[in-house]
Amino acid sequence: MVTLKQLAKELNVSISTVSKALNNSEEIGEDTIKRVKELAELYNYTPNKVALSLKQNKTKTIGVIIPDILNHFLAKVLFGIEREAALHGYHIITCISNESLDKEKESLQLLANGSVDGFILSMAQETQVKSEVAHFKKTISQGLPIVMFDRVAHDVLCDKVIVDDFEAVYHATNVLLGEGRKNIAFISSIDDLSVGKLRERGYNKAILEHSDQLPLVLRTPIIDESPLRIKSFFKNNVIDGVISADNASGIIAINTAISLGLRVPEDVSVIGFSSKYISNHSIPRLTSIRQHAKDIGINAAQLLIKRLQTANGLENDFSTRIIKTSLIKNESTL
Amino acid sequence: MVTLKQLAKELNVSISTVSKALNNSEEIGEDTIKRVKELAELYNYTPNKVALSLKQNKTKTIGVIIPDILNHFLAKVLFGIEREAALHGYHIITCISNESLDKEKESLQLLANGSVDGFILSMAQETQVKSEVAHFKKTISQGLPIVMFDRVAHDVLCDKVIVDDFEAVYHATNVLLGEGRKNIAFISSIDDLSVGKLRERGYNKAILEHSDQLPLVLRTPIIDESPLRIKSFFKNNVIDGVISADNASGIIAINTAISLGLRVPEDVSVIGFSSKYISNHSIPRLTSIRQHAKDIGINAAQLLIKRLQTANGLENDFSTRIIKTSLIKNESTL
DNA sequence: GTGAAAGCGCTAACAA
DNA sequence: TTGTTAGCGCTTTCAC
Repeated sequence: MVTLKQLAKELNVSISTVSKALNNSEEIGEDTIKRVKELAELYNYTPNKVALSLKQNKTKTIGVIIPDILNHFLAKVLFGIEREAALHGYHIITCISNESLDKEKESLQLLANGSVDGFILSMAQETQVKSEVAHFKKTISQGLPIVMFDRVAHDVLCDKVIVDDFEAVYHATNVLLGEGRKNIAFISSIDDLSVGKLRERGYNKAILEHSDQLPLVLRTPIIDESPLRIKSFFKNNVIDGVISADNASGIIAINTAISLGLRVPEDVSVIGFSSKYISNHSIPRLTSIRQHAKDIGINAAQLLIKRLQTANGLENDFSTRIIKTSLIKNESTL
Repeated sequence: MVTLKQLAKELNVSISTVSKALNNSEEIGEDTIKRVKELAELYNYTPNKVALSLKQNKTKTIGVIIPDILNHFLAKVLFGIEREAALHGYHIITCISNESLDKEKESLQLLANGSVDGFILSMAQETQVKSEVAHFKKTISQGLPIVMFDRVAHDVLCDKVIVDDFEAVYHATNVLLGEGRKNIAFISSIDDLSVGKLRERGYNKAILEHSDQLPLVLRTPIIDESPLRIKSFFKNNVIDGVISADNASGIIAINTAISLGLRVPEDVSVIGFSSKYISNHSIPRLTSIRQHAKDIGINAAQLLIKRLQTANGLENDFSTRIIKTSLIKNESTL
């Protein structure tokens, strides 16, 4: 990389002159500016980012900590974050906590050494189960703002972007009830997450309020065994409707039902949380609750960047944005 | 953040003493070291990463540029990269080219300003179609090493990690032929990518060598329309075997076949490229070619880190690692 | 209109 | 054993 020093030497001027010239300072003569710029162009000069960061005490970099990059929802949020960040000249450093509290803590600490200006994150499963939030508070108290999305800690003061999980499932369940379904099951692989709990509550509320059946819930933690578990669940229960709380179970439920000779949606309706991409993995295509993952990412990035660029004044003014889901009607419901 | 300066002041010693003490220098007295470390601990001191980077002229950060984060394969490679990088104390800055040449160029240039020590990347579709490689060569000539994976440019001198695409499909096709299949189709949504071409060639070779049928290929660029395209493809052709070149088509092919009343695998066998995760999205589960995406990421990271940490000597010694695929037999083949 | 110098936080050669 | 100093690349204040 070419430096100001080298340009200065070659031009027989001082470093500061070169710097000012490149920044179009009023102080510098027109022809000097021209000469400097030409040489800079020739040598493909770009200011050294690290030096700038040190000088200005900000890196224009956002630390993103997500529990699982293979989760399509989280990947899509990341996509949104990257996009919005790039738009504002920010880069993102990505760390994957792998659902582990320790890895999350470590990433947070490692990046809090001047590498980033702030964080966007979704809590690891272990963190949520253990309700540990001290590391978040510490980071914030060090002056590094955090924006949490999806899996958030309600007792940490920071900006948040969440989804109307409760409402979404409450509504979806009512849709199935409106179809005349009498035995609606709820399948979840994420019952230990905040969002999983909210979704289950939405289901329960709808069932208790508007039907005579009892709640019928299958919690199947490991996605690998899901197909088998779901199969026996179908065999052991009379089911004419399914609400699935996660990305994959909806698809698996449809395929399982079909393989058992049930017709979808005639015999059983299925609604899941899923993206357009995943919805295509079943025939009939899964009617699904879209979380607008990209928008979640965009909003999270907006909140953080806004906070980073506002001198002060936001100190004790934290916002929580709720991204409304949409129920996309495909062929797995009547 | 606490700085050495502040610690030094509080301890009434010089900055360099503090620095040396924290680095366990032999020069410093034991009790001084102890005093310094205690205060550092108390204040939670961590050396400023940016200052270190500037001083040492390396950032311990890897730039990763991938075409699409929503592609499960690429996400998994990223996962592997992050893991291996973290293991060696490296962070990763992720940029998404969105299959665009311009975005790829821009990311490369933006990060080549001292932000990263090197790159790991997979070429954007547009870049492959236009065969543009000047930006890669320029980056390398600036002293920033590149490791390419999966979609690589054969005329760029750098380390590479690829998959035995040709062999994998050649073998898979022969497996179907060995089942006695007489009308094997090849479905691809990535016919313009280097890997897509290799896969198609593997199919062609097997068909031409070991069967009497003609190659039967469906190229369907947009994944959104795939289900419909595949449906009419099935209707308009006699097909008893399918090889799919990408992540999603295999699943869609199975579901389509079933919805048309065909039995899988009795009437039609299907083999696709896919991960364990995606294979679960059909019943019967997709027999699939595993690319070991995580290993690709790990290998790419290893190659780059090795190059970064080897003073010199590797200059003109570039390696290409081929990660062997495995054919995982599930229920969509006999 | 141009240059010298300080300083961001750190390390390391050299002095004391 | 400890301190002084220079320097990584840059911006910016203050002299000239």
